[in-house]
Amino acid sequence: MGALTQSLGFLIRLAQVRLYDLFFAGFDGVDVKPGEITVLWVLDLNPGARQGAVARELNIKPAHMTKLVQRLVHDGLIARQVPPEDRRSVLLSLTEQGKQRLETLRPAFLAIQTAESTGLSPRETDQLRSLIHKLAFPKDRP
Amino acid sequence: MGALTQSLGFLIRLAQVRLYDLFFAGFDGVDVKPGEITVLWVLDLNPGARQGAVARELNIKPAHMTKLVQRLVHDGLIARQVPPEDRRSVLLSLTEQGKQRLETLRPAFLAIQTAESTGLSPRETDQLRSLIHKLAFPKDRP
DNA sequence: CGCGAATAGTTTCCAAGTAAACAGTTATCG
DNA sequence: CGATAACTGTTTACTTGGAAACTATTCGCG
Repeated sequence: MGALTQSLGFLIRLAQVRLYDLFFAGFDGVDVKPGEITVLWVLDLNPGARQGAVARELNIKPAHMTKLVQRLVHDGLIARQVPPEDRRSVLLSLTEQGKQRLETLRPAFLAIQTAESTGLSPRETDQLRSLIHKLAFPKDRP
Repeated sequence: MGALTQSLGFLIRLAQVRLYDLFFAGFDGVDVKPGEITVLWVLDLNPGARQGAVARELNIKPAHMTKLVQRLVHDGLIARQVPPEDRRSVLLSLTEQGKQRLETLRPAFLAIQTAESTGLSPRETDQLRSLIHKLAFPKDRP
């Protein structure tokens, strides 16, 4: 296919499709989406984080983040809180149910990480992570 | 962010967003989409290819391919032809206008390929391509 | 103070992409 | 031959994700 198979953009897209399939295969039957679990994951590590900060961290656009949060709140997994010191912002945290949910999902999520590197040696996996990182943040300041 | 930043799926997503931005920056002003130019590219190399074959090659799902083809036909860039020997299938080829369009876009498209590897040495770029390929096709038969 | 600029999140509207059901055509096999 | 299965692409209805315009709040600076 000529220059196409050399195109990082094209290759990344192919890889992304595969990893996406892996994700859903790993959560067979369970109704989770990548965006949801990553938000739960981040909130577990950073309780009370601001909605915008979480969105930036995960590269989720504000408009989409609003919807994601609405769904998670509706499902009872996270709670919103508007702090008095800045009433524009929204702080997010896991509910008890959200924590339980995350613990239920964690093993499968970690298993997926492992499955992702099938066919790659541990050394190659590290290399790949490092190179993708360079690709995503070319001028990252240390 | 814990295991998240180690997740290939997450990293790939970040990289994909950056390359997507690069793509549109490279075609500043021009109204092209990645799917469109890749189809034109493939049809230039394989005139008269079957619609389904092109879709498989580019990892585009049939339903989406139908829309893509409809738009490209509507724009006068490609032509559909139903061969008598298998009237279920559709053969695609570039129109003159499509060829011209591709030639107009080609320089910018190639420039984007170059820009993608900013921050990576040629050696690293090759390595990355190879590793992503392994990631996307873990059990690729030779 | 108070008014314009910046910030945080939301709403509205739209594009990309998919799954599932569908229609038409060809292959298969008794 | 004729019924059934398999294949090719399309349609419909939906989900994901985003850009742009909007609301509410806070900041900055005279």
